[in-house]
Amino acid sequence: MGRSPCCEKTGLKKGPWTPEEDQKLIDYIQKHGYGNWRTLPKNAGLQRCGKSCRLRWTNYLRPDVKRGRFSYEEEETIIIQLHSVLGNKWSSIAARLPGRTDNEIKNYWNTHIRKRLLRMGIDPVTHNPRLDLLDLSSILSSSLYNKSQMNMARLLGAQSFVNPEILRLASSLISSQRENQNPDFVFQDIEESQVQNQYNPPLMQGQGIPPAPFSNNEVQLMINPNVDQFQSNVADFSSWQQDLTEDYVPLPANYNNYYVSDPSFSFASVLSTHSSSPTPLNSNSTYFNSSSTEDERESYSSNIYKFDQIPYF
DNA sequence: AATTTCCCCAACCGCGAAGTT
DNA sequence: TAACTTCGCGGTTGGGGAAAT
Repeated sequence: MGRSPCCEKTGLKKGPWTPEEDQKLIDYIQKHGYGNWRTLPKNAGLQRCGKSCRLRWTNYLRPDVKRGRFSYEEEETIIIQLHSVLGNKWSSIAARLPGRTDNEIKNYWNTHIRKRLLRMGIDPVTHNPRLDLLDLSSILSSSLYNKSQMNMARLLGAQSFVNPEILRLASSLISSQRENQNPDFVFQDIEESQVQNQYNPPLMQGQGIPPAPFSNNEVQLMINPNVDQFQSNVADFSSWQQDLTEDYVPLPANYNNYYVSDPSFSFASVLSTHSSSPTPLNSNSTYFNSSSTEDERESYSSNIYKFDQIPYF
């Protein structure tokens, strides 16, 4: 296919738009619409290429463009529901966020959300946890290293720490212990629950790890015959999880519910290299935690953005 | 107060898809 | 159906303001 330049390169203005240019464009479109972007600038008396005019209109001048900070619900929708499913399909995401443009969402993602996810050790592309993305220096310099019961050397040296399956079982045990202690902790302490769950990878169809069919004792025996030592490791591990993110702005609570499609906790992907697979489009990776209540969903997920209505491409 | 560095975001660029001739 | 045109998307850039030195 031949490709023509979008406009004559000579004599056309580039760069920021002036208020006069904006007004010309608005006036013209209000009178005539924007049927043909190529001829529009000439007809409107603008020394701009059609592409520039279209961009200016769609991203800035359009009357339904909502400006200003992204709301909590909008951010939540972008992070949890749309980007994890659609990936960098900014226009598709924008189509589901009334008043927001693809450019605006893209910018917001790249300047705010993406950085935050990276700091939290979450791959912004796959939404999977990645140990190699964690800011280890900040972790090590944080107070946890000095104050906590965590013994990094012991953890790193522990056999269980390099075996994803064992890790999953250990994590499962942590989860079950917590739940037994306080079944409603999700509602009582959102941040804690976020820390608890935020490293959960999305559960993909066909790659989900079945819940551990082992008792706590069996798990402990598999990991370490020294039960006390194991429990200590688990406690350290748990506190580490919590401390990791205490300096960061928490993600919306839904983020965790969203990922915790399986209550058996998995750290496997934290320690493994990141998945190079593209952003999952599998609907199974997107459903809400079945254990979350309707109230919870109502609280943190706007009904405006019904997730199950998103078409897949 | 001056300079440098960092960060944000509006705008540009290149490409592919879709439409038209 | 090939050639051409137009549109729209996603990645990237760079100007300018804010923060740091």
